[in-house]
Amino acid sequence: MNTKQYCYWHPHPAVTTDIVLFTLREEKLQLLLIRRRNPPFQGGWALPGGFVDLDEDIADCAKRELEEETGVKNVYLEQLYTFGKPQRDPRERVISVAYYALIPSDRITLKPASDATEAAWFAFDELPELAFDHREIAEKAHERLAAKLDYSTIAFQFLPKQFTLSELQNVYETIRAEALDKRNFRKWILARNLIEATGLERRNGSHRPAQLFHTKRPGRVEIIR
Amino acid sequence: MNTKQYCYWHPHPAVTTDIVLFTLREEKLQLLLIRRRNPPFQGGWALPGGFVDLDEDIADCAKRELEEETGVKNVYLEQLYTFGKPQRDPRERVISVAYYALIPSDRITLKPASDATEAAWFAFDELPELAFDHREIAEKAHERLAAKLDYSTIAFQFLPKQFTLSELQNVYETIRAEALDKRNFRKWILARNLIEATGLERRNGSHRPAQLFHTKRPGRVEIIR
DNA sequence: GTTATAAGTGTAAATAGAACACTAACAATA
DNA sequence: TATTGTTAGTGTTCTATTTACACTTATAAC
Repeated sequence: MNTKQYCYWHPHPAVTTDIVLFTLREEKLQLLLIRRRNPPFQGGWALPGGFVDLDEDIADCAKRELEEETGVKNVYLEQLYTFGKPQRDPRERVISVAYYALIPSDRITLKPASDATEAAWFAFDELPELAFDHREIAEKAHERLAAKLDYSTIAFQFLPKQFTLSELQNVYETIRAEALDKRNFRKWILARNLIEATGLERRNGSHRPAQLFHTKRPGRVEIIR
Repeated sequence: MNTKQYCYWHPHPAVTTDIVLFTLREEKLQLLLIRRRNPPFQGGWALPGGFVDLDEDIADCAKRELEEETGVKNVYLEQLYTFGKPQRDPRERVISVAYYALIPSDRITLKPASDATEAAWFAFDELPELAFDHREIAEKAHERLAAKLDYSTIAFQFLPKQFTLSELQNVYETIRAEALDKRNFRKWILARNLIEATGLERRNGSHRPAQLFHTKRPGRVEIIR
């Protein structure tokens, strides 16, 4: 097939999704980048993503690209913003619907993707140079994430089904980059009535074991306040 | 020009913007609809909007379409969400980047647009049937708007440069569809340090005249709290 | 001057948020 | 088995914010 196949009366931009996949590793907020195998920015780091198929919902495209390029599936995914400056891609006009996704720290095993793309985690505050306007996208995702911590139950998306209060507090502290008072944090989160003790505890070292909690409505991200 | 001019190696969706233009009229939250002159949904009501030009920023497209179809310009405009279900337009795959816009009640004179499109204001809670998924878009815009009242200075975008505290309170009450206590509202807004009295007052009927206020940073929408 | 109408004003009680330091339980090891 | 190091766990006081609540003031119309 050697001719340009898809023709329209009016010019059409290309539409892609780009995904900012966050996790918490090594006490840091990290995000996943893939190494570009083709120009432009060949060899550089970029957000995972790709072109939207004609019969494919945009969110499905984001899920598919994420799985194809990183092996990651079943994560919390939310539309972030649509980036469409005319020159953001040097090849042609490309409008990108950006999503952000969160994955619990116990599921970050990257099965190298089917097409053997190189993928790696980077600390959010030590990102390398990124292709296209991907830094802007990553920053906007971080902003949204930090804001949503306050008024939604999004923090649980970073944790396994069962977690300790210290781990939960750590999610808030890491993303907001500030220390919180332990007693006040516990009072606050327990008053929200979102989590309950499982009765189990975790022995983790040479110190007092921690109670394990779980969310009352697992999997849901809800607006609180 | 009779042949399909724009050809690509891969299929491209069409990209449009749709704009939810809100105002307050007659004590109600209203939005602007235009009557469609072409199929599909010919003769039906729809949000203003149209196709993104290849060299045009998406927000610029929203501004242009709004002005072309309604004569309205220089309004507060914010990207809302991107809608792209594969079947949302029966003609071809169309991905729409939705915006919402706010216009003060003293500027809602609709100069009938250049292309003589019929446009009209409708109360948000008495909308007619809308074309495509435009009802979903309108509802999402209303949600965002109501949420932003709480934590931003967006309410001022509905008011003229000078306004009374009762008018400002009315913005909050109308959009949130609930009554607020007058004393508490005034305490709250004045404590935010966003507005100041101009020293002028408005005589408006057979009752005590109201002080006129203005915002300290006109034109800006800021996050407060 | 009486009336109708919207503007304007304060206080007390309840709730939420911030500051702050010690005890409890365990594992390792001396 | 006593000691040490480490993280988990817990209350109270003070301050700020939010809520509930009713009367007086200034004007225009009559």
